[in-house]
Amino acid sequence: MKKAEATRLNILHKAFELIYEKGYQTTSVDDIIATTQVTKGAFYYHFKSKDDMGLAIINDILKPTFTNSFVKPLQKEKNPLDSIYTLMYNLLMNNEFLKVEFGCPASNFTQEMTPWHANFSKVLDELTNEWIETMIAIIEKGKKSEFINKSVNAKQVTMFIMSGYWGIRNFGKLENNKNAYLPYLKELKNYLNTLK
Amino acid sequence: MKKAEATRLNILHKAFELIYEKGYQTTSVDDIIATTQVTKGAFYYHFKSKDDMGLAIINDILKPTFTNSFVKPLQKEKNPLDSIYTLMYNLLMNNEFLKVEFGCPASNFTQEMTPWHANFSKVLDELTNEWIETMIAIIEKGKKSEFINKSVNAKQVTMFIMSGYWGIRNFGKLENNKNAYLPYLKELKNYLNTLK
DNA sequence: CATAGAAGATACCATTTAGTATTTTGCAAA
DNA sequence: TTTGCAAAATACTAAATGGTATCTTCTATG
Repeated sequence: MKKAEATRLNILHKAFELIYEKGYQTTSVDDIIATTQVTKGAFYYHFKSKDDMGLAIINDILKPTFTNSFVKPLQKEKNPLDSIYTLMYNLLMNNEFLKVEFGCPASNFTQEMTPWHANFSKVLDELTNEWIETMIAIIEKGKKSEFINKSVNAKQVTMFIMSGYWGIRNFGKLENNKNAYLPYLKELKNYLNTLK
Repeated sequence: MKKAEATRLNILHKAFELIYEKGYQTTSVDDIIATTQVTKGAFYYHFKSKDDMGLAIINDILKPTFTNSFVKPLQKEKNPLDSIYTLMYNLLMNNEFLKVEFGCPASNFTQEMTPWHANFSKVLDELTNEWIETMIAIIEKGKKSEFINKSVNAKQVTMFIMSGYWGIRNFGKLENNKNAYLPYLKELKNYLNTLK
């Protein structure tokens, strides 16, 4: 029971890497079993289909990672504006898991699978909503503790900020470098200051 | 020479629609010739390969449309802040060419083709840069004509705004409705007001 | 009208794809 | 040690893919 779980996770991790780099559709099951050194029999023993594995990647790999890297850091600092800026800075500049040339895995999946794969849309929506709700919550909290102006609309600000993150990832991917990240981050800081 | 050009454009337009909806990789040449009612011989008479056609779509269809819908409107009004907001509002809420559930074609192409198809990246980068440069220019102009605060950094603001647009498209796609567009647009207006 | 070349039609190919059927191995409990 | 099942290996299939070779039809110009 232990070894089997290991091969399953091995498949998921390696497949995630491949899909993050090349995309879901262009990563074939044959690609995956070639790089994992796992046979097709083993693959289809662990997963009913390619899509079944794709969903497992999101649920078992992406979701926990996302929670750790995107959601939890939001709750670390007292001033939510600091939390938000630090999060974005770290995600874009420091996170060694996320590569500039491959964009954001959650965003890539959304772009590629939505709107045609309803199951994928669903779990991706859950993923995203966790992030949204957390950011809304810390902004509301920040309004109460006077870090943020009472007139600020938390939902609006959240959507505005998160859109920016997803969008700037696209620029990084397109230009294959982090040059675009810097002006974005500077202006994000300016914008956050207007919320005080 | 006239009829041939018509079939060529017919292929490009229909293929663009299919790819905009389903993605490039999942749209097969067989799909395209089926919906265009054009035979494979005709298809490969006009295009060396599928990728050759893909590039033609960007250069001959997407680029002109993009210039008309994204770039030119930026130069219409005297106050660049008005131009920007009106552009975004129209792109998201009124443009009948862009469908919320399918996202932004330029963004979709970027996500799917970059970084593995260098030729695609190149033309998409040109496309994007035209938009960036134009927005920077009108902001600089706006600073001179006192519509915009002199302390504003045009490049920063441009990257910040455009990221937001690309990102919010992703939200619309994910949720398959325009609900997320409204808070985004409201906050965009707030943000633009801070640049005065 | 004649005809050359542009434009399009048809049938096919080699490869790749996701998925399956069948067999073999490993290992834990009786 | 035997047995039973979990896990993995092997060999295959049908369908779809991008692309090509060859043939036919249309059309502009002399």
